[in-house]
Amino acid sequence: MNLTTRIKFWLLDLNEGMSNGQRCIFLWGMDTDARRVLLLDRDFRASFLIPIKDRSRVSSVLKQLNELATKVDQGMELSVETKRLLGREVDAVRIKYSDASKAEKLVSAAKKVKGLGAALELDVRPTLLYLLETEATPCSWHDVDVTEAEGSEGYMVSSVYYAKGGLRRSGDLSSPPLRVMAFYVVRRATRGTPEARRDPVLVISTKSERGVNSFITKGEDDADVLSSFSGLVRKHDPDVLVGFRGNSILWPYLIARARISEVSLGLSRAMTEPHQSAFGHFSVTGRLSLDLNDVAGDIQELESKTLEALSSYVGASPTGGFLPLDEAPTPEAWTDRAAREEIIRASEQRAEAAYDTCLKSMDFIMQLSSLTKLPADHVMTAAVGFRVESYLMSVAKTRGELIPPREDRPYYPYAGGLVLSPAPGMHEQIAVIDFRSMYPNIMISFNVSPETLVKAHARPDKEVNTSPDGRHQFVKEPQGFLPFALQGLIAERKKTEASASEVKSEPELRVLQARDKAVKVVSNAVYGYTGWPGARWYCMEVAESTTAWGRSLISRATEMAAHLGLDIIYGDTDSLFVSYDKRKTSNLLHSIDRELGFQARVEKVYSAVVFTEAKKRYAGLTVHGEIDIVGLEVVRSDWSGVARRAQRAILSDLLTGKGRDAARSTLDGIVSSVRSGNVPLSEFVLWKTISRPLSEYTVRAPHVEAARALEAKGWSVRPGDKIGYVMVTTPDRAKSQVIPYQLAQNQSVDYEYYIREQVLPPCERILEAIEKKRQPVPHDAGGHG
DNA sequence: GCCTGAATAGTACCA
DNA sequence: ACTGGTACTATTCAGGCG
Repeated sequence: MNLTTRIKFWLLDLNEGMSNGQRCIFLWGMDTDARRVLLLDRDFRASFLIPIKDRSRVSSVLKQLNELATKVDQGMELSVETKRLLGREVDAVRIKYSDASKAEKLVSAAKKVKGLGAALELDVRPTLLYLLETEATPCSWHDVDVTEAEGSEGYMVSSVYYAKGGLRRSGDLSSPPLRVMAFYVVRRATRGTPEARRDPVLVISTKSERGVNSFITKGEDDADVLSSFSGLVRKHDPDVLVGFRGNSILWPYLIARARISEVSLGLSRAMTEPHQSAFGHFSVTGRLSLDLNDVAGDIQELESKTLEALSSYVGASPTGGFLPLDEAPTPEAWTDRAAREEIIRASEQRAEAAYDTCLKSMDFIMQLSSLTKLPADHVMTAAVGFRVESYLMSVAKTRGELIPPREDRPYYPYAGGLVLSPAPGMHEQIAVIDFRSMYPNIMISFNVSPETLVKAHARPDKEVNTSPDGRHQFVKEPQGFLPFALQGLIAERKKTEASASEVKSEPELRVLQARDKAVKVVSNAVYGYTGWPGARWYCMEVAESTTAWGRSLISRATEMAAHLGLDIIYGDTDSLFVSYDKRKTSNLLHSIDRELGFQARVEKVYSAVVFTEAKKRYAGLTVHGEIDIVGLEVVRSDWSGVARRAQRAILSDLLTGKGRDAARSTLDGIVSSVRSGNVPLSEFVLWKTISRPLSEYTVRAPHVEAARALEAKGWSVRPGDKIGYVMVTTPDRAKSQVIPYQLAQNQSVDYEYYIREQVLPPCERILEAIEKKRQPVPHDAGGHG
């Protein structure tokens, strides 16, 4: 007897697969008793849609299509649905097909039928379509009716069920207690970068709730280590398997080694090996495979995208700091017993740090996943544009909108935000005023969307908003798709903020904050998304008009500030730096609200702020005593440590009122310390990213030369790698020379180069700006003659 | 062939 | 692999000079 029961189900991972000869969607997750369960949804059939051009010919078109399509795929099914495509109501044929190989043939068949448009939604992956077309949502709770699925063995779950009648999402944002396992891998490097064909894995360290473990290779053969690791994963059965650079380096390496050693890495819940998915990342069926490198890549403030930096950023680094570790030690280092012990201990530290970091990152990952419907293991790998797009696709589905196809398009440049030239020098008591969520609010207020755009030469019979540059018009009604989606996000934020105010527990609050952050990330990226030629909802006019309204808002706010008698020091896109006068700034905010219909606020107040001639660069001392440094060399990772330290020191002197003489002497002190050799090598290293294969560079840039030198020594340099290099003196002293920092140990640093090209220029720019800004001279100068 | 200024390449930043 | 605006250095190039 097969009884239907209702369960609560939290979705962790999903894939397409075959069960008992039937294609179905595999939904891996948990129930409320924290039992790991697998749901099989046999009711979903992949399909695509074709719009019918002439609504009066629906039945004849359908008849013709039916005839042709049946010949191609006996199992196909046709139906007609009314949808919207970029604002227009259309009838579309839905074609459910029996298997993927038939889809293309059905498209060709449909092409022979007159009156049909181009096929849509074939370019969306079936598992994502499943999520978009049903309420099933990753990292979310659902109610679902199930029956036991008998004869479904071989999966590492407590129960396998058939889902009946689909999943119904419940609003609960919480997550079940997930088991996490972190792993860290040390590989040998005979020379430079490890090569899977030659260099075995030396150590795999793991950390789970059951503690720390290391598997250690003896000799050349890492087969035992690989299979023990695999076995431990199955034994501990984690929901989350987390590493650092797993997608780009570790999984390919482990898989290659497993192949060489002829062992199985069948560590998934279906006993299969990790496999590379369409997004280029590695999936482990039934588990959530995470790469903290993607998490690091998402954090702007992180200058060095390493596990060590990330874990210290989130507050998960070991007490006492990390033991140093060469990720790929040489055979000699590995042979030394003491060195080996330290490598193992350092590797375990990193597994533990990855574990803690993962726990601290999970809330955000899960909220972003449930918001965008991208499975949690895809969502961090996916670029911003794809997160926005996935969210928009899910909104489109709930609104009955067809998903526009991805297209190849030409690129049209357009104007962006307005940046005002700063007043150089030091200013006191400056307020930074900014518009709240400027671009999203512009798009909502002026109904800016691809389908509300009035096409060129069309004569609208409705009221329109005309962009301030006069180039485009948007109808005021009905509400466009993007404004609708953005308003949904803003409503979501309001809801989250409201619940946060009445929340009792710390974990609950963390979840809400993570939700808020996820919503913010997506809503802030919608404007940029519309200007991306790869976007399904690309619309240059939308992007161009949004920035035009932005420029208009900021210039009008500038005029209003001037009218109120405020000094305008600087402004960039959605911010204005004005002299801080409590009453006048408050007036300004009210005028902006009343006259422009937008909200602005005083974001912060600087008791002192320094500008050079340059835009986008300044340093300020907040009224709370913190120093902000924006854009200047101090915050640029491609400047040497000494240069940055020197600039920071003089800025600190100036902002805290020590005066320029003190700043000059600080600078002199640093210059002499360089000459006297009292500065460590690490402060001379210049770091730059290699952005493309070395052969594609057209000029002999220093970091490229350094990268080439590394490559000659056996390192493999790939796009995205940061190269550190040092300028050293050559024997003939005529010119300085570039040396990769790994090879610079016993070289003589070219101190004069660093003083001349690194330390002095950024500091001089600041000092000059301060000194040039003459105080009003009492008598003649500055007068009108 | 050497010097110089302008143009270009390349990177990382701000919003 | 979301956008445009910006600063900055080093290299490369074009042209003057002699």
